Amino acid sequence: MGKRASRPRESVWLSPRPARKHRAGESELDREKIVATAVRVLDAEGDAKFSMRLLAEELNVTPMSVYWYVANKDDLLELALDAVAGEIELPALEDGHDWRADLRALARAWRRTMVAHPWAIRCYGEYLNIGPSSLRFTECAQAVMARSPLPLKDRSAALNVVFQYVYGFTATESRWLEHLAETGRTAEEFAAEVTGSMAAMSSALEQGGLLERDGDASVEQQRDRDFDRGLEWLFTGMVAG
Amino acid sequence: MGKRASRPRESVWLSPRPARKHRAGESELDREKIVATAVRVLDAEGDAKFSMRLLAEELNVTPMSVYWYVANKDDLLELALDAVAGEIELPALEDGHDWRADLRALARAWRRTMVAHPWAIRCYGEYLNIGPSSLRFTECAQAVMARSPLPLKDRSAALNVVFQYVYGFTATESRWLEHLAETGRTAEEFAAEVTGSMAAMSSALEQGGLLERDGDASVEQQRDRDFDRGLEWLFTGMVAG
DNA sequence: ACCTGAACACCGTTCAAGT
DNA sequence: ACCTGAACACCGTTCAAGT
Repeated sequence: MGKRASRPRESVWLSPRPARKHRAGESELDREKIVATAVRVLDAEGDAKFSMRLLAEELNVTPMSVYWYVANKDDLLELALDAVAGEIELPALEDGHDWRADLRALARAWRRTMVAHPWAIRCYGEYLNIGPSSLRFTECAQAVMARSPLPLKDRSAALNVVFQYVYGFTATESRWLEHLAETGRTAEEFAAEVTGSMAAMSSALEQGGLLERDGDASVEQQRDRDFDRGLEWLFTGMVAG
Repeated sequence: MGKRASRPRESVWLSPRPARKHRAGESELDREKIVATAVRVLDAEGDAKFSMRLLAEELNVTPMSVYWYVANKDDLLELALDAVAGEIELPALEDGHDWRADLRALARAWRRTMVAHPWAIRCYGEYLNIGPSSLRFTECAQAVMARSPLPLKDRSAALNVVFQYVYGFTATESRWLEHLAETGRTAEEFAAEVTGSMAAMSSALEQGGLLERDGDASVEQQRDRDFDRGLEWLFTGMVAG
């Protein structure tokens, strides 16, 4: 994530500064353009390489120009995170739909977007996620839960549990994918290497069958199935009590 | 997490370098002491403030001395992570115990250790976690799963789902706690502030009851209950199919 | 109002040199 | 074998100055 302030800070959303704007044509820069470019650079280079200086270069501007529109790097990342949260496709929520189907759709859409922007999952863990697009997502999730059989006071906790799972799953998955992209290995190669070295270090794990995989499906298909299965388990557990 | 290599690297555990050692008395430094001090500094200062230079200072040594024993900062953090993984209390696994009770104990112990070292949860997301202490933990988890009614080929996926949930829960919790510690606020104050500003930005969330909390219990008790509840849901879902 | 340049206080790490 | 010092190539950000 590069270097950032190590002292406590408030979320951009909690102590908002005015997003300075230009009259049209007066200037090249504004906050919107900066955030959009930040997302592009983060996607292309990853958050490890991302820096205010690199961003400024991409904007054809001095590093310090950016600071006129954004207080610091943390604020910028919070804004970038909310920008990608805006990309999450929300389900339609028509009457008659099963709430579980909608919640599953919501979880899948969230995962899809996060996997598409692997840096975003790290931001998600770091910041509060209460920007407008994140709230829009939460509102939708709440609307879904309103159709669940859960008592009102439990819905919030239930929703948290579901998305804690989704977050944990997706964070793990994203790192894995990033690592594959960096090293140019296939998922199968890397999985073989890791399980191989685990087996070498622990014969118990080798014998226990924990390192074996279902050979029929691709790693990707396997992962999709595992993701859905965890969701279903939570859903059935939730309604069971 | 400070600055680290932005190029692909191999885990310390996958391409291990010899941990250089001293004959007794010849020198002050060795890898073990470095890792132990790193954990102490990380605990005290947090991972944002942690640096090779600060660590060296704590060891009364030049920054570059450390590099004789450890290839780079990433390797050191991987070693530090495995060191705290060694602190996790594993359940006894006596015959007759319910596998769910043991798995719950394992999950709670994991959470306890991670909350005690908030920087560790970030490392956990970043690295492979296949050091000796992590493997010891995984072996124990596998032994627990061996007593579950799940078919052998599903145990690995089930275990992953459980710990993806535990990871997501604990990561969220740790950030929250860190933020409280940094700002000196109580959990109640901060919760009120966040939900207040969410309500201000979204009347839908305010009306939907998603922002309300159970007033009876402390935030801490509430969180423990929520953690356990998610676990139980997964367990019942798992056995149900 | 908006942008720049120089500077400050940091990083992780390389490399040649010391003992 | 072990440790140091100087240096390199970076950071985020401040601040005074320009237009």
